[in-house]
Amino acid sequence: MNRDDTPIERNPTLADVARHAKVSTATVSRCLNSPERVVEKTRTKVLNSVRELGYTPNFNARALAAKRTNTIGAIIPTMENAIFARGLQAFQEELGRNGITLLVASSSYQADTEEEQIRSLVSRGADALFLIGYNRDPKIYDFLRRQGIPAVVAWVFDQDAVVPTVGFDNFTAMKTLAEQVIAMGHRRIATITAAVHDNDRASERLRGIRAAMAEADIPAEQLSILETTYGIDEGGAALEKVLGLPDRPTVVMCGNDVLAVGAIARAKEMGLRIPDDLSVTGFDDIEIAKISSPTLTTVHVPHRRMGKEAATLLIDMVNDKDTNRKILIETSLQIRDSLAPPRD
Amino acid sequence: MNRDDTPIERNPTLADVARHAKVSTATVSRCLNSPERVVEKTRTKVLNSVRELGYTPNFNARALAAKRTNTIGAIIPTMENAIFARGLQAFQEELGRNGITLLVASSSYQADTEEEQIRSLVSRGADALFLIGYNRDPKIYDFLRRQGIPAVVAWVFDQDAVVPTVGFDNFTAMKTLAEQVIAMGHRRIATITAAVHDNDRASERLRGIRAAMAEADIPAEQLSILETTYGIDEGGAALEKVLGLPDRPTVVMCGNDVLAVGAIARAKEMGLRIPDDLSVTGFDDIEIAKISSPTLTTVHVPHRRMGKEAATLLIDMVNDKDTNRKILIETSLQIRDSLAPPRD
DNA sequence: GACATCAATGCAAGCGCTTACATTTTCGCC
DNA sequence: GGCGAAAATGTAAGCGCTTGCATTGATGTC
Repeated sequence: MNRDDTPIERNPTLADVARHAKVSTATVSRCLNSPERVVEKTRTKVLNSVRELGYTPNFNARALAAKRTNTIGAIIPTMENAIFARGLQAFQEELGRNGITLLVASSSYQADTEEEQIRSLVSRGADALFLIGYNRDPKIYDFLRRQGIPAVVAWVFDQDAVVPTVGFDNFTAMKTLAEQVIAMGHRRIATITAAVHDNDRASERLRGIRAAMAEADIPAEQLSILETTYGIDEGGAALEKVLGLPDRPTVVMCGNDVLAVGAIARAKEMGLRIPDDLSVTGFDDIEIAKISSPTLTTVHVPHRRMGKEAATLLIDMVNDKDTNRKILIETSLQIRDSLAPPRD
Repeated sequence: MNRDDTPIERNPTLADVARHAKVSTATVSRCLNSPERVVEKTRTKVLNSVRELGYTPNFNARALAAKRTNTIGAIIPTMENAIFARGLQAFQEELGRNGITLLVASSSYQADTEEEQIRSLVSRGADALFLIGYNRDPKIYDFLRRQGIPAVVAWVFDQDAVVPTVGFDNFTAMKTLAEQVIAMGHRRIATITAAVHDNDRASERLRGIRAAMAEADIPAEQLSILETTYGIDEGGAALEKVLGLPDRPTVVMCGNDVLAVGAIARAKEMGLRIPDDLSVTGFDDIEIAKISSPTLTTVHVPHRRMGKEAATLLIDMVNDKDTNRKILIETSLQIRDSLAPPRD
């Protein structure tokens, strides 16, 4: 008896239901998992017992016996970034439509944490895995292959990857934006980016800027790179550093919209007019891009579509179909008010 | 053999490790779970075998046998709302420090989905549950009590709840803000809120506005209520409706910052000056409140602290300590530029 | 050296479910 | 009504782990 006199009831088990319905446990199990294999009359009898006893199957026992969990695991770098949340939400919705449960873990951008979580999800019986970014220890892909666990990588597109990828071409997307920036006359460029190391999205985007500059014969030294962590305030802080640079850049290309909006806000606080005194660009095209004043020039990424496509693909893989598709998600430029030709 | 000639290796089991280290499975298990109970020499031998075979315990088998999973489940209304994400992140960090894993599910604000997920998390063996908002079918609290699963409710503070709550007083917080609004001279008020039904945070906030109005002898008809879903665009759409109202309100009090920022943006698009032509307030004080122009008057809520406190409390409960604490998180007014006296 | 004591380890019974295989029931057909 | 095939149900062996209890081994005491 616990404090308030209600005994903590033991959870009813399959055996309890079987006893109550006067059938074998096998029949109860079949009623739940392949109802068509048991005759109508028995089925209703069993389901009544299930209801009456308030039976819920023990997931762990089921997973142990069946070696299938109808669960897919996802590991995202952080939950605090709306971008991942949105893609993941779409991913989950699609899974839900197929009766699959999503297990989410967040790695805080730590490679070793991520590896731990991959093992943890596998040991929890995830049937498949959803990962962000391709760049990780090859041992991990080996491990997954040996375990027979399908995995999909999103947010990047890589024709040569050893697992299917569903994503966009970070390099080309950013390069296209950079070309636009350069075409407007900018020569001194700063970029505020997430740490490039271990982050293929960030490093590809940076490479895109460099490539555009090289093609326009702008010396590489004209590019200032500021690494920072994710956040509005972090974008602001990085912007202050930009302003302190000798030979101040005329444009700041940010690795994502959040950094960009933070940069714009701080610049305005410091008395600069955007885009007259300084142009700013983002990446992702989330809602605040339109809210920001001035509105933000950025690269539009269809995150929800990406999440949904990844789900479809992964479900197919679990069912053994069509196992090495790669899906390219198209991005597009969103030219808005935060970008203009340099004044000087 | 699969496609590339690598056999899909069976995962090594406890028994494999035991065989390899020439000890019993019990010893291996103890090495992993209570290392102090096995002598140094054996322990290193076993751990070497573990490493050599690349053994990872099967979580489901462990849960089945041990009836404890070191896992806590959380159900949030949506992942797309940064507010929940942030509180949850702090919650998770605290759990992580205590070696506990977090399982997250999102209910899309659907009561029945939530109930399903509660059962699912319990059947997965969650040792405890973290929930948002107190208002739900009492049967659920019964169910949890009978199962002996501790639960904590966050985002609300309720002295009389049957489970511990960690949160703030939504009613008083909004009432205080409304008093401020009224003190500035506003009489015709509109509120843009999430659907009030089944959502105690939203309904308490609404009640706060009503109470402040009543105390100031403003007739209840002076309050226009617009329900909408979460999102910047949704806030904008709701604002358009506000402007269409006969006897247009002089202030729009929004249920959260996201709606507020959306409303401000749309209002500006439509040629209104904020706060001269219309005042707007929010709730939560997330980063965009400071970014918005004009900056947003809102209620500051320390989400991270709330998440952390909830984690601490829940961990104590799992360990049987101090089982019915309620924790009040203090909020504070953030008066910024989007609120001013009405012009007319 | 025998013996008691306690630490270290092993044995084996489950945990709650699924499923291959065995058995029983049902049903169509002659 | 009896037969055989097919459908329905039952039997029981695990799935991989933990843990109470039994056994063995080490240590100290007289």
